[in-house]
Order: sequence, then C-alpha cells, then structure tokens
Amino acid sequence: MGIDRLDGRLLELLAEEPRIGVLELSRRLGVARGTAQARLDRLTSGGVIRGFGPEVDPAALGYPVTAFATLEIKQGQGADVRAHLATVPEVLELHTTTGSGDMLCRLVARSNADLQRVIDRVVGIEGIVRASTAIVMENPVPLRVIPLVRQAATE
Amino acid sequence: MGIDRLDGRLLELLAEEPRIGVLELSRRLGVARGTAQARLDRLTSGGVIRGFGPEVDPAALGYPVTAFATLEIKQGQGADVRAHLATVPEVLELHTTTGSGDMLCRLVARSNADLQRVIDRVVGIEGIVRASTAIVMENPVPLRVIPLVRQAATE
DNA sequence: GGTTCCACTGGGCAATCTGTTCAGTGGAAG
DNA sequence: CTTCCACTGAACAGATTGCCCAGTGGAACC
Repeated sequence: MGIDRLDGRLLELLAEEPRIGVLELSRRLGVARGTAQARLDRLTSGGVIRGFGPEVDPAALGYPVTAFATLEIKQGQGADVRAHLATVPEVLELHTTTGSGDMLCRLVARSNADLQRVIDRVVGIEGIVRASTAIVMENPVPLRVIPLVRQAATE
Repeated sequence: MGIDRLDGRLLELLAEEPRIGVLELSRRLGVARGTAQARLDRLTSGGVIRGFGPEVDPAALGYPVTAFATLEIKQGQGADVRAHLATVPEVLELHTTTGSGDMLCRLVARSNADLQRVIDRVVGIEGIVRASTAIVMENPVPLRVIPLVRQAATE
C-alpha cells in the first residue's frame, strides 16, 4: 500500500484509544473529519487494517500457560494435520515453516499439567512424526506493530 | 474471570463485526442495552478484553515475510538482549521459553533478502550465542481466540 | 499559461447512538 | 419473608455518524 505520516499517526492514535470515533480522531490529528474518514477507509479497504477485533487475553479466560510446539510432519500428510489442528481450540495459531520442523503452532493450556492433555490431543493424529514443545515463561515484547508502522510511515 | 454463554456470544459478535456499538450488540443478543453494556464493561475491566486495537497487517505495510527465530542466550545477558530486541521494529513479539532455545521471537521483513538484514540486526549484540530461524511459508490458522472463547463459555 | 485532477477543508442535515438515570421484575441466597 | 443482584424497558440531552456540497490549493498534464 504505502503509508504516510498522517496514516501512521492515525494508527498510533487508534492503537492507544481504539474506541475513539472518527470525529475525535480528526480533532486530534488536526484535520477535517472527512479526511480522517477517508484515510481510515483507505487503510481498511487497502488491507492495512485487518479489523478491530477485541483482543482476548487467554490468561483471563483461564488459560495462563502458553507454549510453542514445533511439529515434524510425515510427507504428504500436511493437509490432514492442518485440518486436525484447526479443530483444537487451544491451538491459537499455526504456521508452516522452512527448517528442521515443518510446522509451528502456538498453544495455550489451563496449567502445565493441562498442557500435556493439549499436546496429546495435538499429536493424536497420523502424520506427526515428532513434536517438541517450548513453554513460554515471560513475554517481554507482546505482539506489537506500532514500531513497524512508525518505520513504514517515516521512510 | 469466568465467562458464560452470553459473554461468549458477545465476544463472537464483536469479533465478527468489531465496529458495532453497544445498542446493536444488545439487539442481536436479545437483551437490554444496559445488560450488554454491563457485560462489556465487566469483560473489559476483568482483563478478558485487553483492547480493540486495529489489527495491522504487516504484509500490507510492505513486510510480507514472517519468520520465527530461536535464540540461545549467554547466561546473565538476558536483560540486555531483551532491551535490544525491543528496539528493533521488525521484532513483533518476543518470548522467553524453556527448552533448548532461550528466546523465541517473531520477525517480519520486506523480503527474504531483507530478512538477512533484520537477523543481522537482531543478533548484533553481545549475549546471543546462536540463532536459528524458520521462515513462515503458510499460515493455515491465523491467530484466533474464538474457539477458545466458545470452549471457555460452554463448560 | 491554462486545464484537469485530487485531496483536503468547513459547513450543514437528519438519523442514530451514547452516557446516564430511574422504577420495576424475578430469581437466588440468607 | 427479606435482601441482594442482574436484568428489563424507558426516558433524556448531548454527541457522533453517514451523507452531501461548495470552495481551495497544489501537482500533473497539454
């Protein structure tokens, strides 16, 4: 797409106070309402803003344990494994990757003990040769995009 | 916290159409506006809803390559490395983990070639013994929470 | 120089939503 | 039988939204 400084500031404002409306946005940016509206529309239809989903904290839902599992898949079974993993609610995210593992997935569980259950369920399908799991202890940098936005807007 | 079916449906609705207001929410849930309002407030102040940040797509910003890097850290250098990584815009997320690696971070880059630059910058600090990177090819399950919400609400 | 295009401004309008308050209902707990 | 609590349904003023329009200024093009 292409993002200029105004778009960048708009995204920052939205990130800080997501529930503010277009009017308030335009006031803080110092532009006319129509402009803020237009920029927002452009960012949304251009795919830069994918949505405004509520960010749900799994920990607050009773799933305080996060882990990443690297899965090694038997040749040709990828599709089955993908479909299987998609049915497991505790699988929050799944990627296929290059490198020694073939897939990487983010899991949550109610406890370390419960993680065992989740992993059993994850690997409970033909096609997974090996799984190695890393439990998350700390999350020094939670998922963020603003620094990237700032960089994309400045260049 | 604790989530009942109504909270669950509310979160689902919000996930589908995040810009709808409380009034519309209450209509679709078939409850009074005050109720929807109260539920939403409870979820927000209870930490279940962390926010409504705009979800920015790095790909649309010009960063279509995603990778996960596993970092092995020299004893006692953790804090320095964390601080360093926090300054790199292309580091979207950072976790400290158990297992063979000590940290796992999510990176984005403008291209595979650009990824080299990012990784050089990431490892350009004392304290990182080894880094192994897996480039993401596909993302069969993008970050999601709704299935988990549904499970938490049903039990 | 003259013309066209485009983003932006600033304004106005009706319709809608928000924040807030209030009285009343029904179920659960004591 | 009483208290508590979540929910309902309604009301109100004030703010916001979606929409439309005329005017301005800069950049690109002829």
